[in-house]
Amino acid sequence: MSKYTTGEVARLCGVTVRTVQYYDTRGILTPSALSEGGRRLYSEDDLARMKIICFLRELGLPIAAISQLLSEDDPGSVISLLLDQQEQALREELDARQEKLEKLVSLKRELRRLEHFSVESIGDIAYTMTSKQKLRKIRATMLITGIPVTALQWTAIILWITKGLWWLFVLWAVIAIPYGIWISHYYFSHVAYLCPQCHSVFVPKMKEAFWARHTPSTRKLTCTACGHHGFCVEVAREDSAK
Amino acid sequence: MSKYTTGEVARLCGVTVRTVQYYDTRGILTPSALSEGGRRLYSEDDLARMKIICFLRELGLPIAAISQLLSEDDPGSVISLLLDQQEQALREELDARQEKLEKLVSLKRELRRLEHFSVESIGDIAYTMTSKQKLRKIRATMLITGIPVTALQWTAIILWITKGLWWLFVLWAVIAIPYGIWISHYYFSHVAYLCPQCHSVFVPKMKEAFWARHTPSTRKLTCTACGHHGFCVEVAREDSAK
DNA sequence: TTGCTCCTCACGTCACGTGAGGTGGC
DNA sequence: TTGCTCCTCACGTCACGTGAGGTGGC
Repeated sequence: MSKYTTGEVARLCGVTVRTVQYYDTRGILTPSALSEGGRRLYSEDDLARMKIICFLRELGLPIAAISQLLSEDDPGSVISLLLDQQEQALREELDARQEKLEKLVSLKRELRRLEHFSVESIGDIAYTMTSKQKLRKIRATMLITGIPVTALQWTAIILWITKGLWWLFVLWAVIAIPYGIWISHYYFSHVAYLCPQCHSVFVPKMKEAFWARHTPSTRKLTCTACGHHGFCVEVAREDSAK
Repeated sequence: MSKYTTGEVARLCGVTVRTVQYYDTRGILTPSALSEGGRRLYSEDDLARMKIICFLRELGLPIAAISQLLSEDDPGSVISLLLDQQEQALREELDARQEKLEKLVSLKRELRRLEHFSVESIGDIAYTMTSKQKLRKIRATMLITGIPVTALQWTAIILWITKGLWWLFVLWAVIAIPYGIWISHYYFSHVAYLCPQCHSVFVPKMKEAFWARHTPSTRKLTCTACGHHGFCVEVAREDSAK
C-alpha cells in the first residue's frame, strides 16, 4: 500500500499543504499513519476521502457539513437535506450578487452622466435609486386614475365633432378641472426635490413647482435650503406614508 | 443642529448598533461630538456620510475602499477605478456561484439515479463529472475521423446500386477495416472503467471491452480489482496524455 | 426608581494564509 | 552537506455578532 506525504496529497487534490494540515486539525481527514519523525502519511483510502472532501468543498459545503456527512452511517438521509440547503444558499447568494451588481452598474451609469461630482453625489444617487420604486408607484396611481378622464375627453371630442353632441364635453370639463387640481395636489404632496448644490431634499412651494420647467425626472426650482436655482432631481417624499 | 444617538443612526440606516460603533473604530465614521457621559452624538452630516457608507457597502465595497474614497480630495479619479474593480469581482463571484450550483445540481441528479448509495458514490460521481469533458474530446476525435470513412461508405453504396460501380465499395472496405481497428484501439486506450462495487478505476482487457454489452456511458465488465461483474461507468483514463 | 440604551472589553465566526523557527528525509 | 519538504505555534484575514459587566439618560 503506497503512502502519500502531505505535499503529494495537496498536489493530487489541487490544494495547499496548509489545507491538508488544516483538515487534520478539523478531524475531517486524519492520516492513517505517522512517520517516525512525526510526518503525516496518507493511504490510498485517505486520498480518496480527500478527493471527496475537496469535491464537496467545491460545491461550497462548509466543513462541519462535510464532517457530518462522512461520519454518518447512512449518508443517504442526510445528504439530500444538506445538498438542498446548499442549493438554496447558493441561489440566495447568486441573487444577492446579482442585485449588488445591478446597483453598481446603475451607480456607474449615473456617475458617467455627471461631468463633475463629489462624494455627496453618491449619496444623491443612492437616494434617487431607492426612491425610484416609490416614485414609480406614485406615477402609476396618477396614470390609472387619469385613464377614465382621458377616455371621457376623447369620447366627448369625437362625439362633438361627428354628432354635434356638446354637453358631454361640458361634463368632461366639469369633471376634469377638479380632477386636475386633485391630481396636482396628490403629486406634489408625494414628491420632493434633491438640490444638486447642497444635496439636501426640500419641498418647494406648490405654485412654483406647478409652473416650473421640467423634464421627466427633474424640475427647475429654488432650493429652500441654500437658495440655489436650477434643475433639481425629483424623488419620493420620505414621509409620503402620512 | 439636531443630534442622533448611535441607535438612531443605526435605525435610520438599517444596520445594527454594533455596526455603527464598528465604523467608528475603523475611523470611517467618527461622531462629530460626544456627550458628557461619553456617548456618541452624530450630526446631520454624519448621518448623510453614514448613508453613503451603507450604500457603498450594499455594493460590496470593502471598508478599506470606502475609507479611501471618503478621504480622497478628488474622488472622481479613484471612484471609477474602485467601482470597476468591484464590478469585475462581483462578476467573478457570480460565475463561481453559478459553477458551484451547476455542479451541485448535477450531483443531485446523479444521486437520484442511484437507489442505494454510500459516501464513495460521491467520489465516483465527482470522478465521472470531471472526466466528462475529456471523454467528450475523445468521442469528438472519433466522430471527426469517422466522417470521411462514413461518407465514402455511403457514396460507394449509392454508386454500386445506381451505377453498378463495385470497386469503390472494395476501396471503402480496404480503408474501413484498418480504420476500425485503429479507432477501437484509440478508444480503449483512452478510457477506463469505474467499478460500482469497489469504486476503483480499472482498465479492462481490450478483447473483453470490445465485445461487452454497453450503453452510451457504461459497459458490462469484470473489475480487475474486486472481480465484480456488471455495468461499469466509462471514464477518461487519467494518463491519457501519455 | 425603572427600563431602555449605550459603553467598552474580549472573544467568536470561517477556512484557511502567512511568517517564524525548527527539523526530517533524500 | 545541501536543498527541499514538512512540522508546530501564533497571529492575521473580514465585517461584524455575541455575551459580560457596567453605566448614562429620560
